[in-house]
Amino acid sequence: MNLRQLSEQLGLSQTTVSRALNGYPEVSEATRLRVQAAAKAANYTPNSRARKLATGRSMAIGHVIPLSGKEELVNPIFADFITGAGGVYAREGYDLLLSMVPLEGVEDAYRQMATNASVDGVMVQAPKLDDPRIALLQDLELPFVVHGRTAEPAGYSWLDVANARAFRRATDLLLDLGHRRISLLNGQETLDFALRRRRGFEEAMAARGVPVNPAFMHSAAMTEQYGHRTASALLDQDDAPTAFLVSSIITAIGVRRAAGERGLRTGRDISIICHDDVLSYMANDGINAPEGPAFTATRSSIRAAGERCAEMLLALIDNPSQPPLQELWETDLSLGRSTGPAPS
Amino acid sequence: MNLRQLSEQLGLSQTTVSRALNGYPEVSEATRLRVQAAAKAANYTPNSRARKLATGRSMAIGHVIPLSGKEELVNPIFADFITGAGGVYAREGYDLLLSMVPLEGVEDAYRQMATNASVDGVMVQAPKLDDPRIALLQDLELPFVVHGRTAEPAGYSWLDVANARAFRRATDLLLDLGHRRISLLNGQETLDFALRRRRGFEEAMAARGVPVNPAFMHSAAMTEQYGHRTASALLDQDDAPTAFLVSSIITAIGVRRAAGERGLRTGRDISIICHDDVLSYMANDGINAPEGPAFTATRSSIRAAGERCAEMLLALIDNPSQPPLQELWETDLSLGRSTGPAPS
DNA sequence: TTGAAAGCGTTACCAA
DNA sequence: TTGGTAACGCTTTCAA
Repeated sequence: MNLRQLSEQLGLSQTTVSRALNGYPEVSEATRLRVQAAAKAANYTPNSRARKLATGRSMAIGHVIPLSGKEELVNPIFADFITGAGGVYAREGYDLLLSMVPLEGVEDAYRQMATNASVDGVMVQAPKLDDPRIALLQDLELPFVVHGRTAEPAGYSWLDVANARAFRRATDLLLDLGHRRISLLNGQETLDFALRRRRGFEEAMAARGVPVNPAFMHSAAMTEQYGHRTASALLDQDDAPTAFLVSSIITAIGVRRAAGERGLRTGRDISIICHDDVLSYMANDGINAPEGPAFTATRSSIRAAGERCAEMLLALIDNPSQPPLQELWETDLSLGRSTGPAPS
Repeated sequence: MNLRQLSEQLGLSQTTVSRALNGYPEVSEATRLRVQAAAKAANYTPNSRARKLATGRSMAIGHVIPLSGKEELVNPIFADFITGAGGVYAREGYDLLLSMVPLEGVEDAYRQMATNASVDGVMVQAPKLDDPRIALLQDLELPFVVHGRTAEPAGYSWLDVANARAFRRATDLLLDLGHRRISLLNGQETLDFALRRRRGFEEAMAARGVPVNPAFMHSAAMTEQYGHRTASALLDQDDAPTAFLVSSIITAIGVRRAAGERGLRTGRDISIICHDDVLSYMANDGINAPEGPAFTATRSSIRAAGERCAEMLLALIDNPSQPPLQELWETDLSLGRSTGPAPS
């Protein structure tokens, strides 16, 4: 059953039927009801391909996931974010087009999405300090929203959490608890959010006049191995850190393992504050069951960010001329068993 | 630049240009080359929407990910599988349509994909013993391939690993190492693969005449918490298990934690064999750095399965009348530090 | 080997 | 408020 058949059956023109079904105002209420009833009875659904051709819109949003070998979709942030965004797309009648490509193919993927107009907009995740994707998408005139931001976050739409502030507060808390030898296990500092976190840490330390030991600051892809190796080395030296500020729960699990191997109990002998609990389902609601530290990026907050970013993107698509949308989200700080006063 | 403009510029008909570009045989080689050169020079790309309307194909594959609250895309198996499949789709000119819906909305998602023909086929992951999706998709006449299989794996296309055999071999190995008190921490046994694994375990035990302690067999969603809680309880009792056979590395991490809390060293006091190392990047190449047990479902094998499933699906779409494709993959067994002889 | 023209099923413009 | 009709840009059938 297509539009022509339905309109013939009703004795109306295709135009009128189309208008009735699409909520155009200029159709009388009586015919609208009649048309809607007939459509329902006939189980009519408009052909999406024809509609896309006619409107020139593809009713799809593109997500391009770079496969760096380490991060990719397995990155639970990506997954939770997409979950949130996907729900909004579905509700608004948009499809989610997922493109997983090697790191070096990302730009081509966007280019292709633009040239064959297979999407109406794209989402950008995990931006670097100066991310080439931004300029490319502006150049391609493809509407986009960034989860996170770059060093120069002007002229485009983004949503980010206040990373610097979050790490400042976490550092303050550790200092309040008497810790002085604090180690920062950060993510790759080519990523914008990692640098902001580091700045927050350094600012808080400086504000109290506590010197930062450069050997205590590390930056790498946030694997468990990284946490285990780095913490192992640090804990084996004299004047080892009494606290760790860790950027990802995966890495924190490695830290916890290193501590356990040395007979150190978290929350007593060493303290851990972890930025996210996005793997809570995996790591037992934090890094120390059952009340681990959950700080900043809970799973539900990541999902909420995905939802909001999707809404922003759809709004942008509906009205491309509007100014960029930018939102900065504050975070909560909640602590569990892994964090305690500095041992004397 | 569209087809009409290109054809006018060339002084040819749209028909000929279309044929030349799409590799139809009835066009002379001379004109084909001329057309291709002109298309390239003009940077012409066919409008995908128009092509889809004309051909009636959507050139897209659907993946529906149920959000059960626990598993979802975060499930690294899903992510790695999609990565592999996505690469094949891209190479063959297909889009990947991702639909993440609550568990109860899965069937509607498929129905919708079928009625508005937004995809040419769908992929099915993690089937239950008797999975309703199979009958539904057959009913909707939507081509599909299943990663895994059901209890009655006939009449549809699937690709699976030999789960029973894998667990039989792992159990044999533990028995050879002198273990008698072996615990199986399985996934949810409503999932087909979990039941096959259990059968493999039980068969191996029975073949040696070693009684299975029912209290040593557990089945649940494969979280870290599950591994930690269950192993904690088991290790605290008399005649605790000396070995654990675990269905997922996430759960194995919990087991390792429980062991560590009791001063037990894996590979010496207790042994762990884990089914997959899909989180290897996260758990340090296995559950005990650096040479953990990697057994069966390596990340790359999951990705390869995704690739093969995608190829099967595209073949099915090209030729819907062909008989179902079915592949059973054998697995390797490799061990690391977590596995050792039974303590005397 | 090439071309004209009829779809594909909508939406949207312009008249009535 | 309704209808006729021209897009939308391609593929495909039928003729030449």
